[in-house]
Amino acid sequence: MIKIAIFDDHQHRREALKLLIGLEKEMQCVGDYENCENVVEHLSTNVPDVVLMDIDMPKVNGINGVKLIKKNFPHTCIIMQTVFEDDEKIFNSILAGADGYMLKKTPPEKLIEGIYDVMNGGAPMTATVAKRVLELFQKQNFQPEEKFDLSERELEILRLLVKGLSHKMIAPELKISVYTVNNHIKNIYQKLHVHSVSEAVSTALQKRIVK
Amino acid sequence: MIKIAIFDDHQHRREALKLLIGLEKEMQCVGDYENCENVVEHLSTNVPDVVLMDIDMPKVNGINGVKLIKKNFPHTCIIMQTVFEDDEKIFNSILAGADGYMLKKTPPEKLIEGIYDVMNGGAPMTATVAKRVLELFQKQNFQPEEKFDLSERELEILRLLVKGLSHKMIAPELKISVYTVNNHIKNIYQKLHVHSVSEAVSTALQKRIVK
DNA sequence: CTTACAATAGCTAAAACAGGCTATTGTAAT
DNA sequence: ATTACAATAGCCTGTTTTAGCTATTGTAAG
Repeated sequence: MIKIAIFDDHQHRREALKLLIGLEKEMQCVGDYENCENVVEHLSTNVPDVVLMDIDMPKVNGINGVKLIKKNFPHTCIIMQTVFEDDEKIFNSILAGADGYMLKKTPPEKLIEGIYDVMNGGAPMTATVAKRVLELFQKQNFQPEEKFDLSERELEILRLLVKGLSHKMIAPELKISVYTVNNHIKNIYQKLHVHSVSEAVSTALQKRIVK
Repeated sequence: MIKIAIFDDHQHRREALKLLIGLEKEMQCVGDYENCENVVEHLSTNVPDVVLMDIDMPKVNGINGVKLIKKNFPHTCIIMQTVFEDDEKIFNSILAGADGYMLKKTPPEKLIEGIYDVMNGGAPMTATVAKRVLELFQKQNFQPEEKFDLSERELEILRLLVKGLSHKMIAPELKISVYTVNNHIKNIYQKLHVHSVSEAVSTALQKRIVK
């Protein structure tokens, strides 16, 4: 029996969801609430397996609700529900620990399917939401194919600079004189179009030249 | 009419997919290939709207296939197909520009649904794959709640350091003396447990103290 | 009204760095 | 064999940065 709790500020929708869940033999609704005030107390008497969480609720919104639930009941799965696909909300929901994200216009049978999905360790997502996630992901990991043409030695030194080593510390590390280190660093500056270690480190990290 | 091309090294599966697509009135198969050699030539005569792409194929694999297709036919949507959910492959597929990711065991009607989804700008994903994506995303954006307790002024200066400004350049920027700048920087060093601008920049970026 | 503490501001000496030089080595093209 | 070029290696000097001081301001607690 899958125990489900509902959070939504519209009573009408709560009733509809309860009805829908009631139709499933394997599911039961163990609570419905109009916002996330006192979430933890509400849920602790009968911890649900799945929470259907509206994002836009007064007082404590759904995203904070997710944080609270995940902190106190880490095994409870949470499916976010919202009217629009909004990058900001999707992003924050995922970071808060949401396990699924479905638009409210999703047909009832899909929602039920989604509940079974989370119970099986999946993350049901409306395709348009998933698209946003992929785009965010791509954007975050995009690396401009900029060719800085650093030599192997220069890369090695750049990595040490990023680790926080000074000229003086790098020299013994690579068993060369600080003069040579200095020279490599100068060449790095030219290639990265910078004029200091800190700029080089900043560029190296931001352009993902080193991790 | 949705034009679909199939890439899969198993003839049996290609035939099955062709049959499936043939059953849909709105879809037609415009080509099926056992690997991604000469993808561009193959597709250029009759550019498909959707590509069903097996990941594991000999010679040119699916991920490189995606890159080639996206480069040459950016409007063609690609749904990846694979037997296992494997983080590495999911990650690389997304970066290559895949628009969907469905396990091969997905029932036929779901696959057809997925094709309609991509055509509508969505990203159909098997729930277990979506779960992996969410987890990757969370991991990447996780920020250790480390409290460095930098003052507003210190944060301001740290941001300028990350932008590559030196002590000397920061002073006029904030209309204070370089002595003061130096002092703030010293305090930043203490709080971040570092001893140079470059280390501070490195820490600031890696611990996401500034973006 | 003190007291305590953090943020802000300033000075100086010693250490580290940036940038202008030259030299050697290896490799590829003429 | 010669030339060209890039990577590597080294040296020197003027400037910047680091870190050890002190001082002022604002604010919260006793």
